[in-house]
Amino acid sequence: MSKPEQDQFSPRQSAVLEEALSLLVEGGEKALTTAGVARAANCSKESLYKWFGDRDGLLAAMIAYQASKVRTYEPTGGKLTREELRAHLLTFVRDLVDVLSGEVSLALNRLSIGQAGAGGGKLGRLMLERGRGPIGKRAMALLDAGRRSGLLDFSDGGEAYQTLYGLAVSDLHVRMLLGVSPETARKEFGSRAERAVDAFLSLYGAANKWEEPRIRHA
Amino acid sequence: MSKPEQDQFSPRQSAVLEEALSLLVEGGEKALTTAGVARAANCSKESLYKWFGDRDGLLAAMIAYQASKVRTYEPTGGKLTREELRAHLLTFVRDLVDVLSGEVSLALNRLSIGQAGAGGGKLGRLMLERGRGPIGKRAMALLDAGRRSGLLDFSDGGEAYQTLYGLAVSDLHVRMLLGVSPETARKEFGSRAERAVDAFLSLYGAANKWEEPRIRHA
DNA sequence: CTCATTTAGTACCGTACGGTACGGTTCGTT
DNA sequence: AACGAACCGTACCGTACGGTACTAAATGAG
Repeated sequence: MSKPEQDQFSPRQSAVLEEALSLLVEGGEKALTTAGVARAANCSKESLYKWFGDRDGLLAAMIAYQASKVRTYEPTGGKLTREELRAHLLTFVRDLVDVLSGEVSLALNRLSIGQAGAGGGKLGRLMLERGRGPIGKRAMALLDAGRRSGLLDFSDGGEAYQTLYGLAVSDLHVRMLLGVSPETARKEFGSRAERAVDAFLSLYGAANKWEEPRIRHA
Repeated sequence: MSKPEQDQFSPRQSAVLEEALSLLVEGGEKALTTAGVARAANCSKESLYKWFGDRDGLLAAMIAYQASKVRTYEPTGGKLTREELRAHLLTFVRDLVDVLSGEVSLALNRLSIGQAGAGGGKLGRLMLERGRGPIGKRAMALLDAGRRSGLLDFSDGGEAYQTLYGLAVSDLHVRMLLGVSPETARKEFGSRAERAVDAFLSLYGAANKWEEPRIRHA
């Protein structure tokens, strides 16, 4: 395609965006002033406006820049064994949790959500397209591979994905967005990744391939 | 206790808070100016500051006021039949979804999340205590009743509740917070309430009481 | 009727931020 | 060496908001 995707931002601009992300993480939106970004990044406000148009352009650029850093590597091509599928699901859940509990992700989500109520919610849409989109696609591909390998049984991949997501994340994302410390949340997460995958397989595993029909309760 | 809980706000103050909530819903946080609230509610800024201290106090009062409106009725006392438990779970899930997709709830969550990054996250804590707390307690009581009636099998009620919540809500709450229209989301929700309850019962139903060990996939 | 309290309405102040303009400097090109 | 582009630093402007002070009207008590 004609989108190089790498030189969307020059190195200088990337450094500025990185600095802006730092400011956002540690101070929230109200700390993200144009003057503050310029000072922190050792650049001039004039350059900011030349590069990003206005403040909203800067915010959008921050989201696009952060999204460009996550690589959406395709995990599976051929057939899967039972153990491979389970391992891949576990990896996906853990990666998902790592991303969601990341401070940059939380800060950007807070930013987008905070201004979603007002004008249009442009940032929210960006966040959904650039953030959730790729992650969902990756998961759907994995689930589809599981089905093609005869290990999973579902008709609507989106529905299955939502179930997996819900089992893995539950309300912890919103609670973190509301201020629950990521450490506390991560502790809860850790013990839940395996249970989520087990529960998902219990719900969507092809009947004859998974001999344990329900998860164990200690 | 010495907290009447009803006269926490005078009728006049309640009317003002109602007006403030309207402003917040339709314009987001940036539309919620002290002058705007005073104008919309036909009161003076001075009264606002006298009643609520400062702007943050007003925001906190809005959350407390909205929380005071949800009644946390105790649904069950005695033993439950299988059908009753399922019906109660379905009702809980539908109520939960209605609350989460309500415009006032979304606006208040956006407000709390938007300022959670910055100073302290006082509003976020309020939101967690006053909003999630009662709902979770109600669900836990229901789940416990189900267990006492021999219909559910779990050791950690919180864990079971999180599973139910995740199955019911998945990522739709965050997506609505990011700007997905509540109508679109509610359409997804409707078809998911029953699947969520079925999946939950499939996971946590006492083995000998629920003859269908796994949900059906059309 | 009179006085006291409360509150609406308004005017005002200080500040902080978004956005712009300008002088000075660095760096690459010819 | 001379020129020009890009850019940094800063100063500046307009505005909008949070918060306060003051006046006038309304309401209620004695």
